[in-house]
Amino acid sequence: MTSRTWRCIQGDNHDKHRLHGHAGEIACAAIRDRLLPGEWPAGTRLLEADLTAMTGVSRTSVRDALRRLSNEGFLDCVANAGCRVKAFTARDVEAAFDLRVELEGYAVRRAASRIGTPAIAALPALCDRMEEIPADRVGKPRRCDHLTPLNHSFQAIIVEAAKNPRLAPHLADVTSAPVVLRTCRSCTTDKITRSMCHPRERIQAMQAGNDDGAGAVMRSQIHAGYRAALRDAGLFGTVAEDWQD
Amino acid sequence: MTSRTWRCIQGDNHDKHRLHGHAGEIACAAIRDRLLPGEWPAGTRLLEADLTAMTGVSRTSVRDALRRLSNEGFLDCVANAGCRVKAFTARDVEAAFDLRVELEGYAVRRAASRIGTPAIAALPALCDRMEEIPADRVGKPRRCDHLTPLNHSFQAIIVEAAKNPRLAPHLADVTSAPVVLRTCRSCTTDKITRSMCHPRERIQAMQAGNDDGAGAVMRSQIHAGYRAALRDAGLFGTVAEDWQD
DNA sequence: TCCGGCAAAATTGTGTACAATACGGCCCAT
DNA sequence: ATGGGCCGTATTGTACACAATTTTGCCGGA
Repeated sequence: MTSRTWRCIQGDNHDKHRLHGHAGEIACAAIRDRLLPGEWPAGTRLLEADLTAMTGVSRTSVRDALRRLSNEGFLDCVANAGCRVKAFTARDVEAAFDLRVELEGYAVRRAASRIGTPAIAALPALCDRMEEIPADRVGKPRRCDHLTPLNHSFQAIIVEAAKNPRLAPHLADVTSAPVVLRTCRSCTTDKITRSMCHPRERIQAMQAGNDDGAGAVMRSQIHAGYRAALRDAGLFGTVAEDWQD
Repeated sequence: MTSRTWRCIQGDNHDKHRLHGHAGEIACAAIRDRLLPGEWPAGTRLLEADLTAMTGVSRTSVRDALRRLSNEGFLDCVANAGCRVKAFTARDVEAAFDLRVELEGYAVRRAASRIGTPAIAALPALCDRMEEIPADRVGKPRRCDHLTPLNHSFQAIIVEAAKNPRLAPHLADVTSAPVVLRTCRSCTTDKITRSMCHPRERIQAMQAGNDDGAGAVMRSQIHAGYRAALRDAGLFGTVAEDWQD
């Protein structure tokens, strides 16, 4: 998992919109690239000195990076006690998916009555390109690499159409790599992405202009994708509905 | 607006669960105490040197504080260009309220079928204490000071009962001071809090055990509170429903 | 053996000096 | 007069040294 891939999944990089410059970014990316594939088990304490040696930048920048990664949800940091790799329980992942259902449902519901003609026209083209991607083959990662950005564009159009400027950060948090990737490491994001797709139905629901209908479609899709992802990851014998208590 | 008040609104302080120690906190609190009452107009650039002089701590800690305040939503920071006081548009506030409706509705809906007997027993007591608070008087802030923590406890019980560990941060973001306080500065939080309250109905809805019912009650309450808050703040001639396009 | 305190080591927090970058004014050429 | 490039200043970014804190290991006494 490279830094490039991360940015592809996480969305457009707003690198320049954050405090601090180059070195902090480098350290951040370097540490993240080790975090994502799970090179450090959950709970591992990260020493600033080690990270300094590893990244080559000064401890100041390393600390900067640690704080960012903490905000991104990768780390648990406590004052005077350093940072540890965050441990995600099955419950955390489920909670994130559950919130995602709410937020994406909300997004589609709002988008359905607000999306403009040019935006809705762009969606079928994206579907075409998604469906053009060849079926399963031995080199699986290639398919994920192709599908993910398209699906991301699809999502971005819907979120944009929802016309709620605060929505995107919340969605990013709940679809973030710490939750999704670290849990489903083995299965890559391929299956999740694929099962989340089914974009034609969403378009139809939005074109119908029925808010609740569009939301319902989205909800059922996300739930289905959620169940598939958990099943593929081998996390649970049973699935989504069973965690409700 | 003191730092104490902020913490009371923002919830229990998780000071110790963040990176860095004392000085950063001091600077953070000092700057926040000037941000909240609006001493710096939106768009004002904050020079690290000035803040160092103001707070008495070193620039390192000031930078630490700036990053936190940026994460809390008070500032817009760009690399090599410093931090500016974030400007909130009416649309931002509306968007936050709209998301809040979703999230609190979700919270109550989930809490309705999961809340335990001890938790639900604590709610009427909180209502009693809220209603015991004397009616309007000249010293308005006193009433707000008394009501806010109670209402916060009420909310906390519901969020806790929702049993979604990722919910709280999202709610905190969307009810955060930058959005709510800075906009409704003149009216204090009193009116918002009061109009958000009506806790008895929520309890009844939850006791009935009907998920959708409880959610509906919450939604209508929040919408009512939203409209009242905007009206009181004098932000709009018209209200909530009108921003839907 | 076990517990508490003490001291040394390891680690994080803070302050300061220096480097890199961005901003603004000035001069000069056209 | 105006536009572009240059240089000085202001401001942020980085590194490092020192201080404070926590952790660890040890020792002595009960």
